[in-house]
Amino acid sequence: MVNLPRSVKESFVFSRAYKKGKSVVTSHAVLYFLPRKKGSGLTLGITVSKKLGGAVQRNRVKRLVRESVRTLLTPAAASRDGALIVVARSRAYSPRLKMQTFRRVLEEGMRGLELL
RNA sequence: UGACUGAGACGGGCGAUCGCGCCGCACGAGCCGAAAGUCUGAGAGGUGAGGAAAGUCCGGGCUUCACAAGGCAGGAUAACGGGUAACACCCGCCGGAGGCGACUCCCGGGAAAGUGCAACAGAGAUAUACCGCCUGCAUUUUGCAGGUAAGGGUGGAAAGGCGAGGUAAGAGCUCACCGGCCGCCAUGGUAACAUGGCAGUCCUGUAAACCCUAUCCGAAGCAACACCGUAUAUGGGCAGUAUGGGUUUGCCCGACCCGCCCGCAGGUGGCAAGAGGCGCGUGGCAACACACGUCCCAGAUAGAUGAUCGCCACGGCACGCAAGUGUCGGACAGAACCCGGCUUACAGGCUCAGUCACUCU
Repeated sequence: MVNLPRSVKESFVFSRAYKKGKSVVTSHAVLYFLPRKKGSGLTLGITVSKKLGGAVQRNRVKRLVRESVRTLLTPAAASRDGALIVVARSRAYSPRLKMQTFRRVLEEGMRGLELL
């Protein structure tokens, strides 16, 4: 287990990842990985659209994504250089949403991106 | 005990492990330096969403721009007195409406300045005669002319109500009483107003239709604004060639775009000590004000406040005579410059004051 990666702030990183990054589609989210130059480290970007609901619902999804990624990341994966973008799909939120189901889904996606 | 009414506070609690933002502390390393300092790392500690943080509907503070006074246009408000930084808010009170009552109300200037409107129905909507009533003439079972708003019918509303006089029949036509309105006077009240008296007037509604009256209002917002930095980011390089392909409304014109790699810039202040919270006292019916004491209580910016457990409360359901056991569940909702209100959403229980009904003593 490692510390949480820094967050992606630049919009061009997001758009480049959508266009050129490797992607994996899962039931709750779409994951993209964009390799970047050496020494930049791993960064995490999360996108949750307003379709999911109000600020409370969107915040919850973002926190679950962050916590899942934090617990899933290995030191080897965390030391890679690139941006991991997680886009929550509109069905991702439900009132009964549990941490474990989300973690399982993201694990599947990260294996698909060969991050694990 | 039941059914209500009003006000207020709350919005699970404690603990463990891992993680995140911010704050100052001590430590190590780097840089510049005489020093103060600055940057980064790991460490222990402190602290970290709401009653509505929401809607952004009013009112302020603060900031920048504009600005002689004043007028017009436009907008807002609307009994009276008070509170406040200010308000469309709050408190008190007045009149009206509703409720047996505690209380409640998205009830509150002017219709006697003027204009407009009043659908449908109805004869007629601010003036009119359908039926009826009365008079006259013609005629004989009705017709014509005139008078009439008492009766019928229509409507939300039909000339204020009722009685008497009066009359051909009637009519505020006249009069008494009652109601409304306007004026004056007296008493009470700071006032709105209430009560009473005198005189007048005989009086449709609508101002959320225009309008009139009084009072208030410069504009835009923290993405404001100030400072530092960056510098044609519509950037650089490579490849490629086009009378091509794509987007833009089906077509034409026009406009814009094209593959790969590198790169892309923002930061600090504003900004958390405030019309501040809590306690107590004084004044006031109250809103609130003042005095004293005490506390410091989020500050992010792709935006922290999270995850997993344990125990205890709470609520529902099942089992049980009971103690209890098992199981399921936790609303509305996330700060973004800061305050005062309003409005809307909300599981669940709690406290205080009061009303009505019934029962018991």
